[in-house]
Amino acid sequence: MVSVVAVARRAGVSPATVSRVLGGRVPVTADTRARVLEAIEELGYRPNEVARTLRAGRGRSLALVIGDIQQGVNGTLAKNMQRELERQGLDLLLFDLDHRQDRLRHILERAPSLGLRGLLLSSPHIMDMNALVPAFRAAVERGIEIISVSQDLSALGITSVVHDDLGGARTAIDHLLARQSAPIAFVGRVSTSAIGRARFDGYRDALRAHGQPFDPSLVWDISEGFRADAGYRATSEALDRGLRFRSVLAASDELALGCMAAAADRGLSIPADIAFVGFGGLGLAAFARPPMTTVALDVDAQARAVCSLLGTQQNGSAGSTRCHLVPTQLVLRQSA
Amino acid sequence: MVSVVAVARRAGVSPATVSRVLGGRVPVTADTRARVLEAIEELGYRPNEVARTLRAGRGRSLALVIGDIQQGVNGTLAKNMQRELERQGLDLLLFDLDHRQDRLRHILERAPSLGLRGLLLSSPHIMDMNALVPAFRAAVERGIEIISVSQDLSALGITSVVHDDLGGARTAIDHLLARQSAPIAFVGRVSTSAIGRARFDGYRDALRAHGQPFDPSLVWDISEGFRADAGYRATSEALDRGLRFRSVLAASDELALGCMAAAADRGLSIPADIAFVGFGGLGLAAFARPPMTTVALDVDAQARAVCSLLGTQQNGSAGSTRCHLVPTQLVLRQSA
DNA sequence: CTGAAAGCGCTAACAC
DNA sequence: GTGTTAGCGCTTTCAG
Repeated sequence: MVSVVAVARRAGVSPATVSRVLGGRVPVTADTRARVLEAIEELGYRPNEVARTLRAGRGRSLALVIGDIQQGVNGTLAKNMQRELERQGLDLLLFDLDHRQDRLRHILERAPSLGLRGLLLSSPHIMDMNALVPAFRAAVERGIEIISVSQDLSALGITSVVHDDLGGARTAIDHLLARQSAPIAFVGRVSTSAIGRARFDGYRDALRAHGQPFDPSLVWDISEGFRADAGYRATSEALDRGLRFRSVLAASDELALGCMAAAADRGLSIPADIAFVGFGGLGLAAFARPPMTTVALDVDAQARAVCSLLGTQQNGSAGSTRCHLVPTQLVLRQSA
Repeated sequence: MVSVVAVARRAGVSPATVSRVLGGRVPVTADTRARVLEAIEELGYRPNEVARTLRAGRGRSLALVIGDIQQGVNGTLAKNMQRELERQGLDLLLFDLDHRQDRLRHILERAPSLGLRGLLLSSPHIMDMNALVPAFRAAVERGIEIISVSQDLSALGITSVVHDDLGGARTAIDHLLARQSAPIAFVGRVSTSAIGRARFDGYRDALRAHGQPFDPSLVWDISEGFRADAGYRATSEALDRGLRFRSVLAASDELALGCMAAAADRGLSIPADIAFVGFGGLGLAAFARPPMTTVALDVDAQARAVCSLLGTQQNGSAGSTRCHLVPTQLVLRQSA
C-alpha cells in the first residue's frame, strides 16, 4: 500500500508536508505543493481512511439502522440518505434491525469502536426505552450523533426528523369526508409501531374535528408489519362481519393494496362502494387498479434535512432537542 | 476510550496477553484468562475495530454496490446480504450506483483505503469493461474479494452468483405455451441491462425450442430502468398499434404491473384476453388483481451462496472462475 | 505461558 | 514553511 512516506520520499519532503498538502489547512509553498501533488499522481496514492479514522478518533461513516429495508419506502430512504451523505464525503453502513430491539442496542454499543460518526435510526418500533436509554446515552457521550427519522425521540434528547404523519392522516380524512366517504375505517394501528400510532392519532383527531363519530370497530389493529396480507385479512374480516364503512385509510401503501385486493375479490367497486387511501407514496401504487390515492412522504426532503443537521447538534441536551417535521402531500388518484 | 492497556493494567497483565485472550488462538492460563475477562467486563471494554483493521491491513466489512436499492428485489437482497454477512461478523457498507459506471470505478478505487474486505456488485448494467477492468484488477490485487450477483462476470475472472434468468424465462414461456397463450410478447429488453438481456434470451430460446415463430415486433425494448411506467407505456402502444398477442412476459414484476394496468385500463380481461408473467417475486405482486404469476428469485439462497464463497476464492485467476447459478421458481397465480 | 517492543498509516505538536 | 516526533489501539514477532 502506497503511504504518505512513499509519497514524501518521492517528492523529497517529509510525511508531514504531504499530510499538510492533503489537508489544505496549513500553508505550503506552491512549489512544494506541486511536487507533492505530482508524486501523489505518479504513485497513485490514496490516503488510508482507516489510519485517518484511528488517528482522528472517528471516521467518515454513519450507520443507517433501519427497521426493515425491504419494506415500504425504506429502499427510497436508503438511497436518498446514501446520496446525501456522499455529498458530504460520508459513507453509509447499513444495519437492518429486523425490528429487534436487542439488535439496536448491539449496534449502539459497537458504534464507537467502529469509528462511526453517527447513527441514523429509522425504526418505527416502539421500544423499551428504559432498557435502551443507557445505550443511547453512552453512544452520545462517545461522540456519536444520533438522529431518529421514523419516530419522534426528541423527548429523549435525540434529534428527530420525521414525517408529519399526524397531519398527513388528517388531510386524508378531510379529503375522504369532503367526498362523502364516511364512515371511514382505519387499518394499521399496531401496538408496537410509533408510525401506526401517529397515523391513527391523525385519523381520530380529524374525525373529532369534523364532529364525526369514532367507531372502535372500524379501527383494525394488525399484529405487526405493514404488509399487504395484513390489510387483505383485516378488510376481508370486516366485510365478512358486515361492518358498514365507505372508505379505508391505511397506515401504509402495502396495507392499502391488500385492502383494495380484498374489496376487489368481493366484487366491490372502488371507489364507488369503498374508497381507499394509502400512506407512503410507493411508486407502484400508481399502477394499482384503480390507481391508489396516497399520502406521499417526501423522503428526499427528509434526507436533506437530516444531512443539514449533521454536525449541528448540541449533543443530547435533553431539554432543547427539537423534532423537525417533514410535510407530506396527499396525492389524489382514483381510489379515493 | 477504554483500551487494551487499561484492561491490561486492571488485570495485572500486559496488553499482549489481553490481546491473546481476545484472539483465543494462543494458549493462556485459565487463571490469567479469567482475570482478563473480568477486567474486560468491569471496564466495559470493546476492542477498537478501526485499530484492528489498520493493524491487519483489512477490516470486517464488505460493500454492497447496488444498481438501485430502491428498485425491485434489491431491498430484499440488501436485507438478506446484511443478515448473512453479520452471521460471519461482517458489516455491510451500502453504495448505490444509481446505474452510473464512474461511481463503480470510484468505489473500486476507494475500497482498499477503506479497509474493505470485499465488494458485492449487484448491477445489471452493462458496463464498458475496457474502462473498468484495470480498476477491478487493481482492487483484486490489493486483496479485495469481488463477487458479482446480478450479471455473470466470470469471464473477467470475477466470481459470479446470479439467478438463472435464462432458465426462469424458459419456464415461464413453457407455461404460457402450455396454456395456449401464444403469441407471447416480451417487455424489458434493455440495451444496457444484462438481466434484461438474459431474460430475453431465455424467451427467444424457449420459443425456438417449441418451434414457435419469433416476432421482433413483440419484443418491446425500454430505454432504462424496470419501472412500472415503462411497462404501461409499452403495452399501451402495442395495444394502440393493434399488435396481436395473447400474453406478455415481463423482465420484472414492476414492468408486469404496469403492463397489467394498461390492459385493465382498456377493459381487457386478464388472463382471458391477455396473460401476464412477471419476474422477481415481489411480495406485492400477489396483491395485484388478478394476482400476478411471476418467476420468483431466491435471494435468500443467493445471499447464502455468496457468503459461503467469501474467503474461498482463488483471486481472479481469470480462467477458472466459476459462475454459480441460483435456481428460480415459477409461482403460479391467476394472471397467467 | 507471558512481557517488551515494534509498527500498521496518518496527523498534530513542537521545534527550527 | 518544513522536518521530527509521538501516538491513536491493536496484534505479532521475539525473548524469556
